[in-house]
Amino acid sequence: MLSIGSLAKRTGVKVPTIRYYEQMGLLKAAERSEGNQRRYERSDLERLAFIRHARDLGLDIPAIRELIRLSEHSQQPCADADRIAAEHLAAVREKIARLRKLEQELDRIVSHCDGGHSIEECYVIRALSDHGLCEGEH
Amino acid sequence: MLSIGSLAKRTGVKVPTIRYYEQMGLLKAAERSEGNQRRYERSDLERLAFIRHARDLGLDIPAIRELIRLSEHSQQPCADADRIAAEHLAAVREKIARLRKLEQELDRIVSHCDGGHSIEECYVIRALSDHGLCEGEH
DNA sequence: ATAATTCCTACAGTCACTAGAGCTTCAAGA
DNA sequence: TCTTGAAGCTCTAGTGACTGTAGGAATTAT
Repeated sequence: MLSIGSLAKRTGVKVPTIRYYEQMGLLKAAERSEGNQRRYERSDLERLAFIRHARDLGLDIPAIRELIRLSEHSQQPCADADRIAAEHLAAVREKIARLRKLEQELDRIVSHCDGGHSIEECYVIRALSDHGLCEGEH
Repeated sequence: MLSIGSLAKRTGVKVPTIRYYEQMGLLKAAERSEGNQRRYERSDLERLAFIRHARDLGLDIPAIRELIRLSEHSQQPCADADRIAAEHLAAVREKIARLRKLEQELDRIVSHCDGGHSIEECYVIRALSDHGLCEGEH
């Protein structure tokens, strides 16, 4: 049986975050010691590792909740789990695409300006003031 | 003189967002009509366009506040404005790099699984349960 | 004149935590 | 056994950049 602190150390998830996951229904309410402190077992450690891994991949809490639900029905088809992951992948790709446009635009603005002149002539400021100086839309 | 609604329409910034920018000190407190409604002039429209453009490029509010401050000292050198933009560009690039790693990992997980089998065998679920199945670190 | 629209302030909610206050329990050394 | 310090508990508020709502006042259109 692990205390919340040891569970935190072993998984790299901070103590308040573990309590938060319990509150959000990702971890089932832990058993308690006589003095009302949480006590965890191996299965909790595995589930927390699952959650952390999913969060590291950027999945949000409702998605993780759903994945946990699915993982408990081992005989069901896995199409739903697939769909969640695929949708998230698509969202990540969209974010990348948007950021790449930003990167281009910022790069263009920054490299027009070498910091050696006055604000009045500064391309950074001028580009922000005047959308017409932009190349793409954003 | 524009009402807050017309200013919103012309700039594409929502009415509550305009009030929020005023609260955050990006827009100076607007003049008021007899009945206490905000009235804007051309210069406010330009500043709001500046703010919106900067937000579209992903700059946060403190950065925008600083840029506005700088833009009001037209004789100062523009090194600070440059630095803000360059730092932001670097942050954007970092975000892209992180997302690309995620994309790779998610792609690998998703393409291992065609949705045609049971949860028990599902690569999505298994990959989340077992970090050992990952290629890179994240 | 009246009805429809827009405006006002102030406050709650979003997401995934994080930090703090004020108190209790636990583990280890003397 | 006692003490002390670390770790635990609950509850609340704060983060960033808005968005939404409630309840009421002002403005605009018919």
